Amino acid sequence: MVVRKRLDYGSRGHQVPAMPRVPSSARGKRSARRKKDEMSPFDLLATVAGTLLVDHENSSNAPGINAAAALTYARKRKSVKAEKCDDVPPLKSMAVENCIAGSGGVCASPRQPNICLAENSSTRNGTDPVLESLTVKPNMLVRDSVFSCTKSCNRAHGVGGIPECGSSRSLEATNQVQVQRPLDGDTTALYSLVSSVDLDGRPPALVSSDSSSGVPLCIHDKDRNTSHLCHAEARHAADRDDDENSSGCTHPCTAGNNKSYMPQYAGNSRIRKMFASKIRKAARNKMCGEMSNKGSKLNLCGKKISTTRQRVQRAMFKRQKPVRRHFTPSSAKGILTEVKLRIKSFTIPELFIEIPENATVGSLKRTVMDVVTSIIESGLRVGVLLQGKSIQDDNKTLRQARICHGENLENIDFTLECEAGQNSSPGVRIPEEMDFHGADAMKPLAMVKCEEPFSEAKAGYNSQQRVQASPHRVQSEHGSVHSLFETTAHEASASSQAIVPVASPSSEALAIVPVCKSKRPAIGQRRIRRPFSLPEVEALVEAVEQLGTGRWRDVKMLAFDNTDHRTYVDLKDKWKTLVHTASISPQQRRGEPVPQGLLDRVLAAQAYWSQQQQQVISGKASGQGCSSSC
DNA sequence: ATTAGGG
DNA sequence: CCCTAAT
Repeated sequence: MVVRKRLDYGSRGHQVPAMPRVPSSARGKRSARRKKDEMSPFDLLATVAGTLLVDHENSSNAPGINAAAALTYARKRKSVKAEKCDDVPPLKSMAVENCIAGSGGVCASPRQPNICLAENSSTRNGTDPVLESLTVKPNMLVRDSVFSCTKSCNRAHGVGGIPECGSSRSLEATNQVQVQRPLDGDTTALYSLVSSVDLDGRPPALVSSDSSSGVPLCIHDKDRNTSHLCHAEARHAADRDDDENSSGCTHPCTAGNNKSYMPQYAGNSRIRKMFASKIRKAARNKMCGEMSNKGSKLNLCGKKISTTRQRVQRAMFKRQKPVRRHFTPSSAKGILTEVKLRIKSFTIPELFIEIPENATVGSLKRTVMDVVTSIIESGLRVGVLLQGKSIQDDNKTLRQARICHGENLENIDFTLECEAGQNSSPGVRIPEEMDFHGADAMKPLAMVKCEEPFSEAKAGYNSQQRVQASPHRVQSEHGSVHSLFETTAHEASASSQAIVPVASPSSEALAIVPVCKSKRPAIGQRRIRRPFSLPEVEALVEAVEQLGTGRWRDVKMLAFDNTDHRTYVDLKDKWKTLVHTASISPQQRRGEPVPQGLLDRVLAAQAYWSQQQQQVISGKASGQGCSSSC
């Protein structure tokens, strides 16, 4: 085995590790990631070449657009752009294109359905080229989020559908977005525009550096997927190189790690694990504000390219002189109105979160964040208020609604409400367990349970106990969002209600709510971080002193036998961090300080046992049995 | 199921 | 803590 390992290293031209310390399972410790990296250039080339060939022969629409196709797309971009400038494609085909791209793997944005829908609705309402360009562009990159979209795709200007951004005010600061719309656009179209602006102010990302390519990009910072989408996507994505950071569709719908929003994958656990992993990673990535199409094979270092893209994007916008035209005399249709996007109210359904008392505030916050994010991502309904009055008729033109130049432009407000499982965005919904009773005006009350297996046994260093809030628990197979009940009728009007605080469940509510009380952790849910207490560390050190490193199961049985939440892997990990902690300066240490004496013991034990292991290995290697060490 | 090690 | 390869 050692020989083989050496051969491996030799073939790579690496040095044989000086210390063959690791006993049995240190063999081929190539991580999958590493392997992938090694393979990917060839893989990539092959794929690109193949796709290019195919693409040349079949230049129509290739449904299974993959990264290579995207490259092709990018390479053709110029001509595409020219095409668009010279010849505005029919709205329908644009929409189709977008949708195809959306399902093809380049863009897995769960937003796509919305976009397609919006396009359909706009189709229904007429074929205003301006409208088209506005709705079709899900990928406007509006850095710093506020923009004044001027009319694009204007042949006379040769802008070719590139939205332009003039303003640089921040949405966070002003909560306003100015949108120029043709006066004839109806409110539905307006909605679609509004919905393309991310709540956090970040716009959907852009796929290529040229926004006119029309290839949408993943909206990556939020995984707004649904199981529908995921399933649909899975078919196309099946042969994709499943990079861990791949596009949204491989990130299942839930935001973060809340099991409540896990899709019900009944399949094998490995798949579930993969999804769970991706969810978590997506959640992490999300926090970094990643917006790039990491699903692309071409994107080998997503983050960098992502930022590069943003830079390119910004530069692009910079380059283009903002054109703000409030009035176009040529045709009535082209008259634009500038709508100030001011969110008057933003309501989120009331939530119940059940969480163990010993969970950290941080985890509570994360949970709330996840839930809220999920709900938001499941769809927002935009309401338009004109002088405080809600405009219900989506088919009215802005002019008919008197949202036009010189009229009510200052008096228009928007409201955002969660869609609450309505058919807002196809495929986006809150988990199956959610059974909304209310009519569409009703907000669901989600009961979210943040639970984890909990048995603080004899180790009992901390005295937390499990929260058993509800005496009305009902077993349920699935995750944790279990049910809803009707909320009180919700005021969607001009009440400038902020985010509804997480409330605690009322008893009658609980009576209705079946809550899962499962001992095993929900798939995809990260365990609550529970730092080792000092007594735990002492117990661990003592056990390792006795048993050595490498017998973690025994260590577990010796010292943590009754502590379910500490697995032997945890113990091993803790030991690892202890060793690390002991080897760094006290100033660099974080967390609850471990007495130096204990750390000294850690180092001593570590040194001792690693020496033992070495001896065992060298004994084996020299074929001397255990004579030396016995 | 365990162990080791990377992230 | 998580994930995974190799036992």
